[in-house]
Amino acid sequence: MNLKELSRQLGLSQTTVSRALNGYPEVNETTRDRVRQAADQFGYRPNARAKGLATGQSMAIGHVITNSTSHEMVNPIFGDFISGAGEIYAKQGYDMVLSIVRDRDEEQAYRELKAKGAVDGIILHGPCNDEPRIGLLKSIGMPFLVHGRASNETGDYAWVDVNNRQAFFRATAFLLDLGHKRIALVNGLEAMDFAHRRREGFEAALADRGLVADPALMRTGEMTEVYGYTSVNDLLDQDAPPTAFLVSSMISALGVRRAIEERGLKMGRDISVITHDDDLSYLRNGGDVPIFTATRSSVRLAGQRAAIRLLKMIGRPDVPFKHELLEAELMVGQSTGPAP
Amino acid sequence: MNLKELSRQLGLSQTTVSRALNGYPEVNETTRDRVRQAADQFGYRPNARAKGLATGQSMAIGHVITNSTSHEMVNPIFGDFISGAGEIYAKQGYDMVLSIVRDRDEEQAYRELKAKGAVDGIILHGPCNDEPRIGLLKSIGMPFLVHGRASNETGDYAWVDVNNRQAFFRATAFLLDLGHKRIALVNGLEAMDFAHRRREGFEAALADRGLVADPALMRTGEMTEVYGYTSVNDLLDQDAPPTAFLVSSMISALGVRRAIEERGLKMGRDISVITHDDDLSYLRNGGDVPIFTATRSSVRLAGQRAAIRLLKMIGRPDVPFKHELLEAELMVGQSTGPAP
DNA sequence: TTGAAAGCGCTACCAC
DNA sequence: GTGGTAGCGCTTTCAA
Repeated sequence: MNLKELSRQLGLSQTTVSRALNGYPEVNETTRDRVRQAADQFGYRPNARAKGLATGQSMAIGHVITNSTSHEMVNPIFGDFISGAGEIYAKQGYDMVLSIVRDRDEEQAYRELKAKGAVDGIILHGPCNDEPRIGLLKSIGMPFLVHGRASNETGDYAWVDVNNRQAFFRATAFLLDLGHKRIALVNGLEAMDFAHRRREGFEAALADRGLVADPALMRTGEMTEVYGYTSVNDLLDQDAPPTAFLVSSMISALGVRRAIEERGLKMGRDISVITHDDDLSYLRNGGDVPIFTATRSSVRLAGQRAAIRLLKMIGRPDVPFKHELLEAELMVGQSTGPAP
Repeated sequence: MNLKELSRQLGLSQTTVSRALNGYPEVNETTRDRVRQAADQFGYRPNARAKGLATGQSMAIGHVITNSTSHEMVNPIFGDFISGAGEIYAKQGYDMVLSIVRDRDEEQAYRELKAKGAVDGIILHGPCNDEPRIGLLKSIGMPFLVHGRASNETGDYAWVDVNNRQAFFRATAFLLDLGHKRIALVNGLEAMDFAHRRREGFEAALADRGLVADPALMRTGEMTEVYGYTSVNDLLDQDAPPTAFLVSSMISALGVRRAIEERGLKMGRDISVITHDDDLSYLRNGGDVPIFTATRSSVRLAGQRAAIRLLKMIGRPDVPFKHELLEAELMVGQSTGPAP
């Protein structure tokens, strides 16, 4: 069923039917009701491509996530973020188009998305400290919002992030309070902004007590299960092994715990482990407030906020936003000059 | 830059330029080269909406994933599957549109995708034993492929799955070989087909040795971290607690391990744990062949296969497919009658 | 308050 | 081998 047919059924012009359905004020309310009812009955939906062609909008938002050649797995955190964003898009009648591209094809992917007119805006995932994509998106005139921040970017851009620095500061402080002296950091790739911030939080907490981070206790790498496993084994084989671990991702944490178990060490007695995106920290704290971590739930919330902001940027009406728990962990900002 | 401009620059008609770019044979090769070069130079990309409107194709595949109201997190396995599929789409010039819908809105979502003409085909995720969506998609004439299977579906449909039953059969058999008598199954929701199959594999391995599964040792639920945590605590508080756990998801496994750790039990001595989608099983087995599990890597492979098959179904040319490890874990099929 | 018609950017048919 | 043009389904002037 298309507009032509529908309007013929109704004995009206396409113009009137279109106007009725799109809420234009000049349509007689009686007519509008008739049209709406018929549209409902026939299950009429405007063809997205035709509508897009006529309006110049695609009613879609792109999410581009990179997939390095060395490590093809997708960080589960993207799933949570995207789930939050998707909910908002659905409510607003937007589609989400997901591009999964090799890092070397990334610039090309953005240009194509723009030239093809496939999306009205983009969410940029996984920013590095130096983030060339920000300049690129600006130069091609594609509205965008960054999931995370780019520390070395001096220009102006919108972002939504979880508070990585504070989370790692608090987690480290907690371990220090427990009496740990040798704390290991099993971090993500520190060229990535989030990992960089986590490290800063870690170091700041140590500095607060007059301590200096020991490079021998810090690992950085793609956050796979295998990486967690081998990191722990390396770290524990050292002369002065750590007594606690701060782990950047629940996937690595699987490997971390496995390695610890295999050595017959007992958590909480021989060794402490805190994982960044770990929903159990709620459970142990009465179920409402996060202790140290930016959990999966707060990432989902970040996705919602990001979607709302981007839709606003491209001129969509306000979406009512329900404030939930965890908001405190979330940061929303507009950066001019180096990211805060 | 659009076709009109480009053709004017070249002093050719839109027709010729279009034909040159789309590989039609009747174009002079010299002309074609000129056109290609100019298109390259100006960064010309045909507008996707206009092209779609003219051809009736959207050059996009939809992935619909449901998001139950109780449990908003996205299973990381979707990310891996989607990453594999996305790679294929990109190569073939297809976009992926991702719909995240509440279960009760699902039928509506499919109808809309069809009516709007947003996608040329759909990947159906997370099928239940009784899967009404299969009938729905057939009735609205939307090409689709199922990621998984629907045991109670008697009609004909294409699917790609990992071998859940065999994986759980082998894992159970292994635990029995180790001498375990009381093995717990921490499974997903058994209305879901994958969980149903996993349970069947579990029970079949027991039956093979003349044993019967003890209902008191089986748990079923949404695979969250908290679920794993509470399940283990419940199970271990019983009079005759299990000595081994078979866990359906690495997310639940995080909770499972945490609970075990907290009780001061030692893995491998007091208790054994096998997790379904656990990439470390490679590491321990020389890095090439999966022991028991359908790992994240094989799920990624499944995504590739699914994309290829669906594209074929909607009449796209063959994609060269590189056979990799793990293929043995993968099942590809066309079901007529109850799923095998 | 309604309708006719142009036009969004492309493909594909038909003529040359 | 190349070009003119109708038409995909919608929105949006402009006219009535």
